[in-house]
Amino acid sequence: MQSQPTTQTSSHRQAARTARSLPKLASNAFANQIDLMGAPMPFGRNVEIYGENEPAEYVYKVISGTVRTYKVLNDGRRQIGAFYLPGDIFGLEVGDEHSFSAEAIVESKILVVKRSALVSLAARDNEVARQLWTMTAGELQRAQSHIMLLIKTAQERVAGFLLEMAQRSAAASEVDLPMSRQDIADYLGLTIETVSRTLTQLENSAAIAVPTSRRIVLRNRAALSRLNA
Amino acid sequence: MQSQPTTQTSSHRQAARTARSLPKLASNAFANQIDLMGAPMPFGRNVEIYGENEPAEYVYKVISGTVRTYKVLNDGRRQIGAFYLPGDIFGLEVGDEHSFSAEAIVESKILVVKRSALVSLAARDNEVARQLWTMTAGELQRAQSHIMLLIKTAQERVAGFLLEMAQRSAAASEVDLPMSRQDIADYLGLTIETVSRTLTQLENSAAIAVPTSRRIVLRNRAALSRLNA
DNA sequence: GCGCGGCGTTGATGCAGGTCAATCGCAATT
DNA sequence: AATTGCGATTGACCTGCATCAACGCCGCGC
Repeated sequence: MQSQPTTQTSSHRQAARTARSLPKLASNAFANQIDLMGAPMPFGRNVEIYGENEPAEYVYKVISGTVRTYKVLNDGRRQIGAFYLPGDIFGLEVGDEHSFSAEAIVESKILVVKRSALVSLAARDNEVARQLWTMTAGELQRAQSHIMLLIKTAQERVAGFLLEMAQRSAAASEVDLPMSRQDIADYLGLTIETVSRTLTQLENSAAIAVPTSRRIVLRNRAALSRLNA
Repeated sequence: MQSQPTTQTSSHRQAARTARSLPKLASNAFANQIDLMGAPMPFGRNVEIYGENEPAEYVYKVISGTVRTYKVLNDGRRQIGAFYLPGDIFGLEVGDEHSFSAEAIVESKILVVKRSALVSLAARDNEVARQLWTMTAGELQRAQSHIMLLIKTAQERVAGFLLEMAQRSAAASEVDLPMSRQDIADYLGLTIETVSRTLTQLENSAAIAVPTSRRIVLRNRAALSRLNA
């Protein structure tokens, strides 16, 4: 059903020393504040950043590269929960454990921030508390859209995926996919064959062009949106 | 694909006068605090509580009855986001609008609380702020489990649904379903026929018994859990 | 250059679940 | 008791996607 790339576990997890001095008053630029509190770390292709059910000691922000979060069922089926692109924050939990695993899809630089630092900052600073809440709510919205994707047809799922990626990727009508067909399939609840076939269908109907397998040109956004129901 | 019960819109929405005096110091019994801030209101079967994209002025707590939240796609397909049973809180948004619609499934009593009251309380009280965050995180977890359900086979989905309901309903090994087959189907991303057939399969394999259509006896929880992958 | 391995595409076939339709059960009404 | 009406079940058939398998493309190491 899906591959299961040979994930090397990286044993960072004790690195990421915490902040130097942090500004006394909260700026509302939360994301920028995070930047000051963390240490950037490199992760290689297919290297695990954290595992499901591990203690959620850190929060992460993608500097460069791409990250996938996922769960694997007993029988090996893998579901990708989300893709995180540069600027995105992931791994924030309210409970003590990560509910998904996370891996770098390509060579990536990830900012690593101690969760306890954020949480204690939130206790002193309402604005930060609200930002944490807002972030979790954002994840909730993404999960809910994901649910809506999963009840659709293959065409609709793929179209929806492409539009989502286009919207996130610097708004060009050309998308550079950092992930494999297998990753896309496991995100959309399809097989690689169906993803591939659907892309060629969309290409034949002139909705997209696929100059190289990792590059998709949105040629008729209206048609895609129509599919996106 | 799904019914679309004749939803009567109720025009409450301006009712729900806010709190009498509230305790100065936060108790950690957040849910109890909410109880003091809201007004209980009755909603009839299939009556809308709020609509998608409406301003999220209130937060709701089920006193009795059951509520469903849902979205409808262009072509009429309905996806149920969640069922809320007595004690559950729903309709809490961080943004200004509800992202789903909500309806009472059966005659229900719902506590209605002004969101602004909660939010302003949270600004003064870290504990309340944390509880709001925790609630949203809980919703996120439910959405994520829902995603995992939607990639499974029909048997697995139905088994998972029954186990979920059993766990939430006073832990008996007998579940009283307040919702129709259509509601279950729209929650699981299946058709009523498939739900019905799957239940009879499970009955034939002695995993469950179905004395009446709304009552399910979990006869072999291990078998169900095995299906739940 | 050549061979190899990973990724992607394409084709042939199978099957789980959707669709269409008939029937049943049961509660409410007369 | 007969009638109506709605939800649920069951059956027959159809189809969209999965499965199984072959092949193509391309970058990399030798």
